[in-house]
Amino acid sequence: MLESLYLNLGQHDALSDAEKALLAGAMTFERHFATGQDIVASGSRPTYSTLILDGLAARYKVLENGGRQFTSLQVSGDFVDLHAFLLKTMDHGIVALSPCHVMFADHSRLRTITEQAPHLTRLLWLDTLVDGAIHREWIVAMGRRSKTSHLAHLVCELFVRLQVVQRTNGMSFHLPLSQAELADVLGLSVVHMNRVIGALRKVGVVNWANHTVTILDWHRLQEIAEFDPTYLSMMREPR
Amino acid sequence: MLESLYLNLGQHDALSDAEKALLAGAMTFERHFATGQDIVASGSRPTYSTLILDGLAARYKVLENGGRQFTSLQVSGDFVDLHAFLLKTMDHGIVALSPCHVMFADHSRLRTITEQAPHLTRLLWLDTLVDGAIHREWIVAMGRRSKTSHLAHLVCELFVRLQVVQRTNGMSFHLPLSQAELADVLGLSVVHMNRVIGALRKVGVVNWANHTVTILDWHRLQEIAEFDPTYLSMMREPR
DNA sequence: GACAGGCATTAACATTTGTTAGGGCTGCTT
DNA sequence: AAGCAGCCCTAACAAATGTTAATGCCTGTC
Repeated sequence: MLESLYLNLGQHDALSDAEKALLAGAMTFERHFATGQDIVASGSRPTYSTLILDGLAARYKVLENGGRQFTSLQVSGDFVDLHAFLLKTMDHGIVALSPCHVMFADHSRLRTITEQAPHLTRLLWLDTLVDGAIHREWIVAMGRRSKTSHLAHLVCELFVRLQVVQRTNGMSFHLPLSQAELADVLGLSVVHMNRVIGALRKVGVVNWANHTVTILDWHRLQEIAEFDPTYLSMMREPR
Repeated sequence: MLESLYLNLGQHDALSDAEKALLAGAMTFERHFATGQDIVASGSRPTYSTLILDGLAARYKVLENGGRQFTSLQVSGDFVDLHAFLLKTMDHGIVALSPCHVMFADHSRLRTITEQAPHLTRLLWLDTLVDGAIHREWIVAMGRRSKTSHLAHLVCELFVRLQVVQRTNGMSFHLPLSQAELADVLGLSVVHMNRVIGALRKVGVVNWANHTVTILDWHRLQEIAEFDPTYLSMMREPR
């Protein structure tokens, strides 16, 4: 059941059976969310952290003028709000972008892990650090990349992250995002988002239809994106 | 000597004398960096993490076309690369934006802290989580705020962060950033950065001259920025 | 089958942002 | 004093991006 979590955490360093058991022991109940439902509400103070067993979710903030910005996409095996374990108050919401099967890890049990399992604690900490590294890459993309490059970078990132948790199919993956939702990722208007997707299609490096992205030319896509996966810390080494 | 660190970490939860001693014990040597010098090089694998005792620094990435994007600003009391303790490889550089007095914390001693001091470990973890929260706020600002609002938000954030470590002077603080550097924060051209600063000045909520920012109307500045400091987790509570 | 709603797409036009080029000011060096 | 470099600021124009509106294509409902 927790396979995707083990794959995710285990990509950075070996995860022992005892550690897997500790993680499993921290889990309480599971739940399903429908597309569009809020998994965690902004301003709430959760007493558990939410793990995505399967599905796609996103962190977001809404501004007074109604504008919405996604600040991250969360895939299977991701803790969407592990940070709330210490931050306490959610300063953003989390919404399901596809049907999501999730499981809740009690904060009190996570705390016990920090008291008794230093290595596992470091791996959980690392998980939030990779989150931060992804945030930084998004900031760079928003600030200094062309929009086409930004989109290409997003495709690269998602492909690699989904591959780790075995949610790719050859060079394809499912991306159940409308263009309006994608616009809220890149910070664009819907119309311009459509232009940018069209531009990336035209280059011929991806096939994008029916919410399925197929990478036709990984090398060139990576070039357009200037994608260097270093920031995802996928190398397995002692942490 | 570590006063700014204690103020920074201590804003979220009480820091015991024993914990202060552990932090002090993790420190090795200190060093000064001149404005413009790299404190940590992109791609390096540091064996220590760098604490700013005094000064202003920034994380940045450079793209192939020469464009630079700052992904965060780091003030006194900040660990600029605590994440490298677990991420291992720096995927970005860190540059001094003013003369910086820094001190290095050995990774092996940080590791010992994670083995023996769970509460302090959580506070260090939290420090990196606040980093992430700031990143998310920057993403929102870049994607969905007007440029004036983005700049106003940055001023709010810096003021509050500097106040915590007692680097403000009434409603003023020193911001030794050229407009070109500021442009690399907001992701703008220098010319447009100049326009935006002009616009914010014109509104009359800040006085900005000689690298000193004075907030004339905190309430209205906060309104323009839609600034809600929740994300900085400044409430002191058990963590 | 008629219809409504959501989504992708395009066009025409408005606004924002970037580019290129200079001018003026300051502080430093020669 | 002359010259130079860095920085702030502005103008004129070019390119990117947003806004508004309309069209067509699905799909599910009645």
